[in-house]
Amino acid sequence: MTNLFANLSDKEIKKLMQVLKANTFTYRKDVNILSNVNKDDFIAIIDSGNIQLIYSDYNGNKTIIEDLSTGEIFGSLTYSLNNDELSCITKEETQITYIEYNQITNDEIIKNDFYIIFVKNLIKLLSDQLNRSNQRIELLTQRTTRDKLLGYFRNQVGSKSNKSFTMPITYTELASYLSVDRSSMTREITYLKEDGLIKTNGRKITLLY
Amino acid sequence: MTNLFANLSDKEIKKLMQVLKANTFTYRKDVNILSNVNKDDFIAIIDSGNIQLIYSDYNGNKTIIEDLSTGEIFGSLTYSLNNDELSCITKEETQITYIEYNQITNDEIIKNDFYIIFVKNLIKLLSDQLNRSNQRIELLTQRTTRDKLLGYFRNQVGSKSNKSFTMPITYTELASYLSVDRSSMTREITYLKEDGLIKTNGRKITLLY
DNA sequence: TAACTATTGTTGCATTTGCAACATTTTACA
DNA sequence: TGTAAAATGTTGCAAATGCAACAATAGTTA
Repeated sequence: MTNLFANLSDKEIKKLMQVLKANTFTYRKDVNILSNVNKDDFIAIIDSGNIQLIYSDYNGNKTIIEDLSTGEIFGSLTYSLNNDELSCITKEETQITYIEYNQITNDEIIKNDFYIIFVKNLIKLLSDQLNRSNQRIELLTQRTTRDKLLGYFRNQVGSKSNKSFTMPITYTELASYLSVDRSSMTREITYLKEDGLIKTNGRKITLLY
Repeated sequence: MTNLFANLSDKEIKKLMQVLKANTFTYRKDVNILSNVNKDDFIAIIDSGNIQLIYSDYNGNKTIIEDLSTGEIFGSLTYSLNNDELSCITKEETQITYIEYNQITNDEIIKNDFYIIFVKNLIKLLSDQLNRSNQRIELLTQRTTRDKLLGYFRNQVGSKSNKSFTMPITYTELASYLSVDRSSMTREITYLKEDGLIKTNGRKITLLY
């Protein structure tokens, strides 16, 4: 896992947090944290716990945009939050550290020689998020539910030789991630099995081709 | 437009390019440039011209992932290029500068006081790309062609009071961007007009609600 | 452990959409 | 400027999908 504080000592992290004027808050489960946050440019780092960014469209349909856990970041750097349709819900007790965007290049911080490590970590995190978003776009642009599913399965299997993996999310969440109707998706999975393309055992899936 | 070299003088840019060991190439129109590039971690900056990142899926369907022009960046930082299904086509004569990812934090560069500006520009560019990708995901997760179109139209109108805008791309490209069949999209636009939700004049569109 | 909640599975049906196959108009460029 | 290429518009039809309304499990928590 990439982490904003990777390759930094505890001492350096402490110094960094101080210079960045970072604030840390702890939230209970099932809290909408964005309602409490001013929506200026900020970076939020998940110190521990798990949150979901949820988009509610004009029709009230909800889509999970991102499921984020320890070490990952969100905020205006990653998502335009200036729209009321976005909420951010804690899925368990979660600790979050906020940094104002402008602070990441303040006069004091750049005097520290470990600053370069911090910058590199931040760039890597943004890059990882971007790669994830783009990978999801690849799936969402598939024309059929079948192709979305197979694309997702192939991504999960990657270059593994056994062509087998266990889904890290529920089928319900997968339907949301691929933006298809859950029952239609289940139907399509049945067809995939009938056609001998996959084999499933609960959330364990094996590609047969 | 954000630019990797914004707020830097020509002299500083020159120095930066040198320290970053940047390489510049010029390509003719309609060239697949990724075929020439080693696929290690790099950042490509479009100095001038216009390129499209095109994804070809298992079935041979092509999707325009990104349409990039002067000042914008691409590369492994923004997109996993280690897959053969992605091509990068110049849409006109295009000049591109390549920087190896590891060079952006090399020992020499960090001695320059303008380095911080460069870093901030890079972070801003990545952030902008990420916001664009996430905005597209919002549209792609809409269930119907109608909702995708209205979402796109609303994004374009933004907070403008006259609720009117001229499409920056063709209808054909819009269909690709929203990942819907072009003819079905045209049909839906007709319905939108019949229902009195929009008015069109060529690529000029006005929201009527 | 009982009770509740979330997840998964199934199916009929109406609607939306992709696809194919055109005609027409606009744009690019030799 | 003439011609080829690209973009736009239209329509019938088959297929895919969303939606609704369930039943059956699995998982969670008081």
